[in-house]
This record gives sequence, C-alpha cells and structure tokens, in this order.
Amino acid sequence: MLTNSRLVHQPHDHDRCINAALTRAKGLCLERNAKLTPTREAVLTLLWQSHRPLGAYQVQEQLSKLLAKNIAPPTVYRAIEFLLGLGLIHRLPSLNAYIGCPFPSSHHSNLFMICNQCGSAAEMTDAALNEVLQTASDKANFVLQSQSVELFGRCPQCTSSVMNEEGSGDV
Amino acid sequence: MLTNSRLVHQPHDHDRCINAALTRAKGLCLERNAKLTPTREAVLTLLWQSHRPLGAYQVQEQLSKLLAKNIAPPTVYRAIEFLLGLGLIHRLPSLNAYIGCPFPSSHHSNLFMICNQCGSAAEMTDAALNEVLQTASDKANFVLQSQSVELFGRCPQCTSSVMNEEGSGDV
DNA sequence: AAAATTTATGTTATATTATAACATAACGCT
DNA sequence: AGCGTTATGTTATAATATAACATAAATTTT
Repeated sequence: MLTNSRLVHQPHDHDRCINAALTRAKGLCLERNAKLTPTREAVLTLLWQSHRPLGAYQVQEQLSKLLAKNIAPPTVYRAIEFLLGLGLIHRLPSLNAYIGCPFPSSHHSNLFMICNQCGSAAEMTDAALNEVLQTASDKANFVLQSQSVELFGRCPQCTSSVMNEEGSGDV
Repeated sequence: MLTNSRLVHQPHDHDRCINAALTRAKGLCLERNAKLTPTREAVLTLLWQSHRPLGAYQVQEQLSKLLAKNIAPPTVYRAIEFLLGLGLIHRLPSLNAYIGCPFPSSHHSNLFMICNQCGSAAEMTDAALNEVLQTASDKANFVLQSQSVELFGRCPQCTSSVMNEEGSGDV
C-alpha cells in the first residue's frame, strides 16, 4: 500500500514534496524521451504548490502571473494533457481538477481521499481494493481497463478542528 | 450484492425497466412526500430510455422534443437535482452524465461499470468494496462520507463482438 | 549549415456543462 | 378568494474544455 496521506494531512516541509516531484518528473521524462519544457514544468510545479487539486483555470491564472504574460487555456490544457499522459498528475473527475501524483511510474490504480472541508486530496494505492474491483468486474464479465475511485469526507486535520469548533460547514 | 449488470449487458424487455423505475419513483415520492411533476417524470423517463448515461444537454434536447417546446437548461438541471436528491438517478462525474438508479432507496454506495465502447453503465453495490474503502479510510484517519467509484472497460456484449470484428476502437 | 520535418506554443474562436438572478405560474392551505 | 410556498420560465452568464489554424522552436535529414 502506497500513500501520501501522512504528508497530506500533517504539517510538513512542503518544499521537499515539490522538489521530489520535480526530480521524479525529470527522471521519468528522460526515461521516456519526453520533454519537460518550461511551461510543462511550471504547470507541474503549480499543481504541487499544495496538496489540493487545482482547476485548469486556476492553473491558468497562476501560470499567467508566474510568467508575467497572459496564458490562454489551450496552453494549460496541453501541459495538463502531457503530464497526465506520463502519469505525473491525475484528474479528479468529480472536481474537474488536477493534482500531482506522488508516485508516478509505479503503475498503480489509485484512490483519492478528498476532504470536503479543506479540499486536500490524498492518494493511495491498495491491493485489496484492486482485487475487489477485479472480482466485481469478473463477476459481471466486464473487462476492466481503468478506474476512478474518489472518497469524500473529512481529513484527520479537519476532523480534529471540528471537534473544537463544532459544526463548521463543509465546502 | 445488488446489480443490474445482467440486464444492462443483455437484450431484454426494456419497457419493464422503464415501468419499474417509474413505479419505484412514484412510491418513493409518495413516501417522502415529494412531488414527481410531469417535467421531473419526463426527465426520469428519458434517463431510463437506455442503460447509457445522458448529458444534461442531451436530456434538454430530448425533453424539448417530447414536450414540443423549448426547454431551457435550468429546468433540466432542476429536475436532475430533484431526482439526485431522492437517489432516483446518479451522476457519473467522469462523463458529466446522468443515469437512472435501478435500486433507489436501498441506501447503497455504488460502483459503475462503464463500457468504453458502447457507453452502457451498469450499477453494482458490493459489501466487500465498502469494507475495503472503509478500512482504507480508517487507516488514514479519514472520515468517509461518500464515494464515487467508476470502472471503465468493456462490457460482455462488446467484448464478444470485438472477438468477431477484431480491433474495433473505443469511444 | 540550409532545408525539411516534427514538436511545441500562440491565438482566436467556440463548444460544452452548469448556475445565478429574477419573473411568472401553479399548487396547497386556511 | 387570498396568501405563502413550490415549481417552472426566461435571460444572462459562469466555468470547463476543445477546435482550428498560425507561428516558432527544436530535431533530423541532406
């Protein structure tokens, strides 16, 4: 079982997350003979600014600021497409948002735990989950090719703050 | 384990599906003291026309035809919202589409098997899946509130036709 | 190194999905 | 019948995503 949930749900040196992600990305690109252009690298970095998924237009806004010029949507979506293709980021369909993948190239099928309060999203791979899904598919004679598993609820941090503040509303 | 996968993936008397869905809907509305107005009933029926999810604008188009007058998006989205609220339909986030629920009021957390070729979507509940997801959440101290599980692949029907035609492409 | 080819980005326009805000109509109650 | 509530109509627009074509940058070929 692979997960970044400890990191996501606890204070930590986030620069290390970002640096590690960039290092992995560079390695993977080298390996696959893909080019991590400045635009693509910038988008990846933006998607790693926090453990919260970002919408394409949030990326656009921040990218425009970063590069000090107006970036149009296609540029953002192209970078996203490239990064998705390499497995460096994921799309969270229920949020229309994108987030950096903490273990690309691990050839995993993943699960996200998305906090309804703070918006953080932790990724996890789980062999038991894959088994269950495979079994269910088999039962129905369904040839499983890919999957999207999103869990919604409260992350540990928000759960403890709710205990104190009581009754604070979800996003 | 509750599922409609047999029905979805095999020829069947679909009118029975539609009628059953309407009957269930009426019963549920009675029970909950909710009103299944003509518009709402029409939208539900449209979402039951096949075992394929429909986008809101597909519904709009068909509803406009059905009622022989132009229906604006808000009307459709309101009906959808109402039906979602009662659990009579589901939203498939990765498709931005909606589909009738074969077992509303069963208080289930569901899984969809979506065929990449024909677009059909079968629903299934699976206690083992829920356990695994609960366990994973617990491990991360994540308070699970809801979930979205979408599987993509080939339905049995499309799998057998592929065997014959060979190499036909996915949607 | 110049030409040719491929790959990436820029630019403009538009498609698709969804909601806000306010107006009108239908319903349910007393 | 009058009143409040609920549902629908209407117009406009927000938010997400892609098509189509132009330019530029990098890579390969000659």
